[in-house]
Amino acid sequence: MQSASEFVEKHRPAGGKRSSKRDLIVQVFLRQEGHLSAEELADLIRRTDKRISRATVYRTLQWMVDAGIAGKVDFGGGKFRFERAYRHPRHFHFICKSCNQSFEFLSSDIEALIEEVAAAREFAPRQSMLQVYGTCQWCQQGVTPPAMAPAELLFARDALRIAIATERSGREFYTRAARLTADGPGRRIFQKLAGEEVEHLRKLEERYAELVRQEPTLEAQPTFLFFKGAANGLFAAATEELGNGVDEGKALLIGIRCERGSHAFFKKYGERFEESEGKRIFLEFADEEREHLDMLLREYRHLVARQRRAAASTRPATARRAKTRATKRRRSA
Amino acid sequence: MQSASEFVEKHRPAGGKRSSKRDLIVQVFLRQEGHLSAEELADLIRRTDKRISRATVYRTLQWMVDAGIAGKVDFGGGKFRFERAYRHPRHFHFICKSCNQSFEFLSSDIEALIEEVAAAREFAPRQSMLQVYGTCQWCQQGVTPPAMAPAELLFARDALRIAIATERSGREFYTRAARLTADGPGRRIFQKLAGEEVEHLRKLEERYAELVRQEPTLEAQPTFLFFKGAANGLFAAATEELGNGVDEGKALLIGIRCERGSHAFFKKYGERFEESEGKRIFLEFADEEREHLDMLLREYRHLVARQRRAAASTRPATARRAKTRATKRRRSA
DNA sequence: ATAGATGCAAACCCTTTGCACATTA
DNA sequence: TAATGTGCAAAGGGTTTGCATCTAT
Repeated sequence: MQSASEFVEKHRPAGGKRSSKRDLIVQVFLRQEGHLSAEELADLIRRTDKRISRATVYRTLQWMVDAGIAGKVDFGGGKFRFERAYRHPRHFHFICKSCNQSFEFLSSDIEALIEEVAAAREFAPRQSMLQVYGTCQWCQQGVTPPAMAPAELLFARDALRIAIATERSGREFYTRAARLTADGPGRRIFQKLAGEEVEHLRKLEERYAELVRQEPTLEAQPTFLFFKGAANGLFAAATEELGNGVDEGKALLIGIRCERGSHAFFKKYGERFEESEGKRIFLEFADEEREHLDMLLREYRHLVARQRRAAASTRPATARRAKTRATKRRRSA
Repeated sequence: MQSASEFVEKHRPAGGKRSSKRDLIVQVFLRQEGHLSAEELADLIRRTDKRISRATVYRTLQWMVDAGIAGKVDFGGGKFRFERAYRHPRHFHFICKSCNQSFEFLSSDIEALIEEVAAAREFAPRQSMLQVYGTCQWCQQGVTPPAMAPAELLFARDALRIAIATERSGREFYTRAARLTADGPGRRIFQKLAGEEVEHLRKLEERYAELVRQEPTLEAQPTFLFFKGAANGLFAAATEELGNGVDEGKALLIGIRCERGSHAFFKKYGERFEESEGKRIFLEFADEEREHLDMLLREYRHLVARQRRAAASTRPATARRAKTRATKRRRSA
């Protein structure tokens, strides 16, 4: 986990000079969670140092945007607000025309669609802005909006929730597969994987609890990360597919399909997100799914080899001898 | 098809006075296809009447936006441009940072996702703005972008393309169903529907050709309306499902499912679009699918009734008599 | 007659810039 | 010392507004 100053150092462009005033502005800016207008930031700065001019604040903001430390958000009406990029996943905005507050969300589904459309139109996208104007739930009810947790935490929370849901349905799948298949190496793999899922689940839930401990209001806050295509549906469908009885090979193949899909899913989106706890959760989870996938693949290859041997031993003698010779040749190659 | 002035009259707010200057500004504005800045519009106006002040242009633009005659698009950097709402479906923008041109598209999938997310966050959306910044294909290739056809025509073109694709796969389905089912009332319905699809298809293709005649560059222009969930996939899958032989009842049920899905699809999105040729295409198509659906449902009910009678005629005499009495009672009610 | 529309110019708002001065490498 | 950053005030640009004057109902 990198600190704010490490983050700034990583982004500081080469060839510039340091200045205490710019440092102060950057530092104050990065302490803020939400969206700041230039004016608001200037006010904050003046509390510490009254001699910093508006122009410097604007220039520093521009500098931060160029360096990738800050994002400039167009709030319409020619008004801009700035938000830190540090520990702040990219996102879209709901903007309430009644209270003028903005609420952040991210939909990977929408992002994916934007990329598809851009590809179809041969447009090279660099940045997308989605603003939904309307009325927030609090203005609809006539109450004042509560304080929002930082988007970074909400993002991590939602990444964990997705991972946990996937893990849960994976556990169901393997438990069921172990129950339904005949005793043998396949069943032992399912039992092992079911056990691993239980263990991973424990770890993820602990991590989730830790996050909530850090920010107790987190659980009640609205969803930040929307993800219809989240991979947990895969295992749920697969569990159905097991039915009331299934042979080892079929169950292995179903598991392979799920783990492959799940791995691809978490890898793809994990890589897309910018550096954050949420990204890490996705990528670590992708790795786990990869390991499961490898285990299943290995087991499936063993199974096929066993079946081939079994088939060979029941064939007529001549065929069996030919087969054995062919196998030997292949092995020596 | 309503004219520009009918459109204005429909939107003109009550209680205002007419003025020749405002009328002129509105008229000139509605003649334009693309996005105009206030300044550009003022220039256009001054060619006709040099005595119209900038303020009036701004005030009239504001008036048009309030009345729903014009849309105000935030092009970033505090710059606004205006686009007519008349014959201009809502849309999102690609904005090329190199040539500063904008390119319009619409993705109903993205719109649907936005609605879903808004509902989940209990946000009442009124308007969404999606801008994708980057580089257009022409700037990437170092050539100047060609002239774009009006979005309205592109929208109609794409709506027709979707309808035609659906019609085509519907035709495949019914042709196949007619071939695979035994001779009888069911087969005759399939033949009839296949014939109707052929006829509708001809009409749609003629309408498409007419559109292209009106604007010959239309065919080569990029996609405007993106629609992953377009209903044509339904019939394609259904045709597969027919396999190499299927009984009448099953085929009817599959057809019912498809027509129901297709009807719901075109109805849902057609209702969502604003007044336009594209909207009309969707809604008319929805109606056709509805009629097909009704035909299939009717036929299915007859089939069930026939089967019930057939089953009854093989039952023991007492049961048959009871059944017949029940049927008579129902009929006399 | 009177509410509403217009022209003009000034005001507005947020942002950028020119220039002299101050800091940093 | 040469390059870069800062303060001040002024300019910028797109937009809105106050007010006297018109004009349609």
